[in-house]
Amino acid sequence: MPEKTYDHNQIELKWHERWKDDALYKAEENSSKPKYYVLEMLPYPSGALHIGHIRNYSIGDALARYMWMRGYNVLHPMGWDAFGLPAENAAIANKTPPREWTLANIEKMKRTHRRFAFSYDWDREVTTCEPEYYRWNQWFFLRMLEKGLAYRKQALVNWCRECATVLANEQVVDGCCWRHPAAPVEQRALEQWFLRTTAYAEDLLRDIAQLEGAWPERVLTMQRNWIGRSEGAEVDFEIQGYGPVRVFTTRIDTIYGATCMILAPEHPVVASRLPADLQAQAKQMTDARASQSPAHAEEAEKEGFDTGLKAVNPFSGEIVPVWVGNFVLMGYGTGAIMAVPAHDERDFEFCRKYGIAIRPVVRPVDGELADASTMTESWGDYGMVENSGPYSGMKSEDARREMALRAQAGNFGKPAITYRLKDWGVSRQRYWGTPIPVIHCATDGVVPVPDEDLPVLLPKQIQITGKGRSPLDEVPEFVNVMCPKCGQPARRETDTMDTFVDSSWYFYRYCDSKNSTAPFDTKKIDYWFPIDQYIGGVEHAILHLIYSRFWTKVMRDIGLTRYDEPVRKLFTQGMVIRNGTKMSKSVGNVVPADEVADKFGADTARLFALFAAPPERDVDWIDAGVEGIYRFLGRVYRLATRNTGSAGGDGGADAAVLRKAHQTLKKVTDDFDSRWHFNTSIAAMMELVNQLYAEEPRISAAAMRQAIEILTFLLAPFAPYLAQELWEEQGHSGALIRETWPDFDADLARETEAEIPVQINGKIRTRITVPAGLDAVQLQAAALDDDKVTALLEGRTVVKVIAVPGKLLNVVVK
RNA sequence: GGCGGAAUGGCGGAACUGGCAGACGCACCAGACUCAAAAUCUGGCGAAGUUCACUCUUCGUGAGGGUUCGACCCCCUCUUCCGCCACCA
Repeated sequence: MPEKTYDHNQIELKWHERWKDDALYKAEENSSKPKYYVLEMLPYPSGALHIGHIRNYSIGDALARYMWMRGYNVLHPMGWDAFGLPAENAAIANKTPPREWTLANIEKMKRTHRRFAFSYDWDREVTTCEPEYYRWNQWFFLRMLEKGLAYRKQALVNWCRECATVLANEQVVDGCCWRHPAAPVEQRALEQWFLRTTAYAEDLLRDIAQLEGAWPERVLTMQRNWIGRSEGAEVDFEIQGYGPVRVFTTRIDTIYGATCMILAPEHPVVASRLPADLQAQAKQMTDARASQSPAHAEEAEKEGFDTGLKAVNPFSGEIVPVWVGNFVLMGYGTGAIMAVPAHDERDFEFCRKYGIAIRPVVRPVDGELADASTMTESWGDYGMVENSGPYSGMKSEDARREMALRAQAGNFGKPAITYRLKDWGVSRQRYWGTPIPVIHCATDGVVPVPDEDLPVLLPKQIQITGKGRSPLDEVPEFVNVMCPKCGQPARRETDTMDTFVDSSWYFYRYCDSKNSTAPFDTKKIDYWFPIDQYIGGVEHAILHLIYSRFWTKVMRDIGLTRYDEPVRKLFTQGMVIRNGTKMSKSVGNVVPADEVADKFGADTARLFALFAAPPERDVDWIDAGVEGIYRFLGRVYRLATRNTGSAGGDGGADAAVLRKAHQTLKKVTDDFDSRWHFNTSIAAMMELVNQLYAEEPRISAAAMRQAIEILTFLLAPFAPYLAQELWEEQGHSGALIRETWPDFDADLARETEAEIPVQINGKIRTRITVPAGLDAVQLQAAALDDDKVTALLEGRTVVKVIAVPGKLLNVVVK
């Protein structure tokens, strides 16, 4: 009888068809099983499904299947990028209305996904472009508006002339548009909607403690730095003829050393008090900074000019000049600083360049105050405060506290905390995304759309104008509305929301996707949340993963959830690299998932994605390597299909083979339960198969059947189609995934003898074979009894013997 | 500049807690099967030296030092690469 060959297409399509209308492990409501919510965010916002996506799926998918077979009630929906961002990209590329494209895309996804992971059947209706989802995005927005967490203000935004749209900060790469590397991003002042993430800065920072140990330390560090808390004080300097101008400083203890005040070029004082030529100079600085590559910001020469204005130091009463400096940022603190050149590196550089006085006021605890005339650099450490009126002789730490309290008492300042984190600009002038649900009325101002009028949907027919305004502006039936308050003609807001809004709470909606009266039912959330395991690329560390934490806290505060944090454990997987660059649609180096799946099958694609490297590490995609996995699956298939009958070998190798099988089962189980180093799990399976091939004539039919059954289980999380096929070949009819993951048999897995290397002075000289399980004394005795060892020790004095049971033996001789 | 990660054969990687370096796979070489090729199966495969041969010896985990009976693993110094942040007062 000719041997069967592994035909991945036939097998995968067969089970694809059979599983079509059977959600194999759709999560069960009200299950008594322990629950497990595993979710993936896809690695790159880069368009259609590619091999990087497969890698992401493969991890979550294998884990979900494993947990399911371990008896958990598993919820494992699909990551958000697959629906959200590809629509954006395709809409840009194809210039077609996003909604239609997205729906078509979803149809396509459903087909492809079926091949990759049948678990994605869960709630396919949940998509971020669905009208119901818009409704609840808008509902959240209105709640935030009520609580003052959403607001509108004029702000400078990144603008790409080529795209004719505003860009998020993260879409600006080296000062240029991420899609147009040659097009410098411009700054434009536009009315923008913001969400007040800064209101939760303290919360976001504090609750990082809850994530400690369960999230990668790297991600937590990035979030801490991104939030960037600094403790200090605000102080008013009275500008003569203008009024008080507030500065933020972390070193109020050095205030007696402040020899000038420096304003950001965008500071309001500049526009309201300076002559036209100086305003022009300030404008130039702003422009220069806008066009300069952020990568070189620090190397930029410090520039500035004297405004001619004078300010009063509230502590010393000293009158100091007011300057404008290009290194002072309007977006941080108050946009104005007191310059203390003696104790701040940047101030030192600036003041020395422009000949502004330098005055040290802090000395090392056991040292002298520096001499201003000989200083070559600033001294930024804490020490003893000198020449500072009543504060002289205090430690810096004490002076900081005392002076901040003094400022508060005198009503010219206060202790203050500043965050680097900025409010989240959510406005987009785009033709997709959730419309922001407000109406602009000439008499009533900004009027929220009443809840009962939600959702506000995008118009179906949109002309892409490229004119630098939202295309929605050009659609009269969308824009022209009646004011809900006064009934007079009004204009609808045409900004749409950042798609990161969608991704901020989609995982809640997955738990209750058809709810039409609320974003979700809190009781259903209670069962599933927090997410047990979230898997995704590290590039989301300070974007999506901050936004979604923020959103969860807002929902908690409006009573929708009881959780501080949405995700219990986070795993960040490595990127897929090809030809030295990370795979991305914009670079055009993607390996399309469909191609790999067509040629080798989805099982092979997934297995290889996991085999190439441990999941947390970046992996270089080499096409040739896939064939090795394909060969392996073919070997498994042939071995299993030719060993289904009762004919078998003589059984001489049964014990060894069953031992190997159970050791492999233990190894794979351990990998799932701890490290997720699936590359070694798969290698172990290969070893088992290699041994089965080598010993085939000496394995009885029963032992072979047992070994192959174990192998089938081991493959189930990684290669579900093949595993199911083998399950059927073995005479079973049901779904393998519904079987229980087997326990390994410790007795069968135990080695009977061990080969122990014998070292002399740390160098391996020989090996001895001993019964397994000898303790140190027995091992030593066995070694010294060995002929070869005795020969090697001939004529030498044994100083010491180190015996490590089961590992090795080292004889130290003279 | 700050923080974090990494460096092992021709390649991806393994060695889990200080105990046999190179598992497993790719590539390559040889053999079997075949008219032939593909597929498949079997064997070899870090470097240098050595033996007719079974072998054996030395070197070897980015560089240099240290700790230890023993170091890819721990400590110190350095090099290179990658990621994120970066004039944050």
